Amino acid sequence: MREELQALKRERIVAEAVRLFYERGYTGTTLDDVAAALGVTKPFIYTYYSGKAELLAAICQPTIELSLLALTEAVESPGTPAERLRGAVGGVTRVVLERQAQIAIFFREEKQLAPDAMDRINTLRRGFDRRLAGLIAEGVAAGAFAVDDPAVTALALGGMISWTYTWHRTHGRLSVEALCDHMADFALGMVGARLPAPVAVAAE
Amino acid sequence: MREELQALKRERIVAEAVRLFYERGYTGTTLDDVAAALGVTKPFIYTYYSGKAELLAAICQPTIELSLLALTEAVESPGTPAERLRGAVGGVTRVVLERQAQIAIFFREEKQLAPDAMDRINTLRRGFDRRLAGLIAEGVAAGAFAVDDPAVTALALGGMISWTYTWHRTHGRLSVEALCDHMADFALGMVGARLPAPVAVAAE
DNA sequence: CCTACCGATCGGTAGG
DNA sequence: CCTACCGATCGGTAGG
Repeated sequence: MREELQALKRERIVAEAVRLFYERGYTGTTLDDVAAALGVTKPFIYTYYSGKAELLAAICQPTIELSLLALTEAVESPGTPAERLRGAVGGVTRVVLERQAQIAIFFREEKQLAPDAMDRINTLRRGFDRRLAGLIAEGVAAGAFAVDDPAVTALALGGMISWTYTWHRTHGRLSVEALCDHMADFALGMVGARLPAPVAVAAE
Repeated sequence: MREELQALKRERIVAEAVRLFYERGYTGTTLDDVAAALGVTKPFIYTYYSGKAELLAAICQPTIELSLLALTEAVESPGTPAERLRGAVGGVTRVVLERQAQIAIFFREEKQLAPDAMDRINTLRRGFDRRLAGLIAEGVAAGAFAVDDPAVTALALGGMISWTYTWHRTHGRLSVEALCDHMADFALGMVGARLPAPVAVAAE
């Protein structure tokens, strides 16, 4: 019970920090602002986080972990390379769009993270790039994709996906699912596997 | 002569600010830092710029203008849609890589710009997206490209290009020209015009 | 082009 | 005695 309350309070603090850091930037937001938005005072935050930088890490790290998780699940699922790439790109795009504010904060405020938090996150990111490059290389080996350089392709693809946080509007004309689909189409085009049937059933 | 000196001093101030803002972030850099790096004191900077935010705008705006210029030149040059798309993607990627620090500063510190500077730059960016979407739509109309939504394709493509500032290393294994070429290949794949001969000479 | 200085505001912590 | 929190204020630094 006490632990549940603690966890709830930590979540509420992070949620309010996300909102304010996203709107005003990290240095443009004071811990007093975050506390005021919660109806408490600043020392309350210090009971749950050691400082402003730890709050930033608590916003960024779980979000990067989710992206890597979405990628890993798709890469390790059964299917052809094209099917798994489609699943991977759609899944990661979905995480980026669901956590748009957290992603924006991470890319904008990367430099403000403590060195150890930065190191942990950079390890996750390298794992992301390696796994995506691995899937692409697998498709090339299977003759399903045609790319010169799987590592560069993975970086370009990762950029295309990440960047959606800058322009997708939640209430715009394009739904999250429609955009995930578009991104998957683009990815298949990039690797030279243009639009195979998502479920490739051989004729009866 | 006096004007040349003034222009030189303004350039030196901006160059040093680029270096420091890139390394330490905008709020992490003081105007005293910039002045010290130049071997002068802070009031010197105020002789040439009205404040820290104007210095930031002087870094960002010309760089976004260069990107738009590179795109416009390629779009308006002669050639097939595929040739012009190749030129556009290569040209814009080249600007991004040549101005890596300025691009990084812009995307990280966007929120710190004065509203009017932000407005001017946003107008340029909308022009960029519109022109790129226009070229893609032209290719679709000519039957050279196959995409559902030229506007979304332009945004995805723009993201893939912009993002290179985060991962390209000037002294890494991939030269600027090689990367520009890769990006152009990816772009043609995305629009469903996979790898046409760059110079399409009909057989003699 | 500098020395000298301001108004304000910040992140973090004391005592109770 | 503790945990959880508040009112007040600290040292240090920012832009100008």
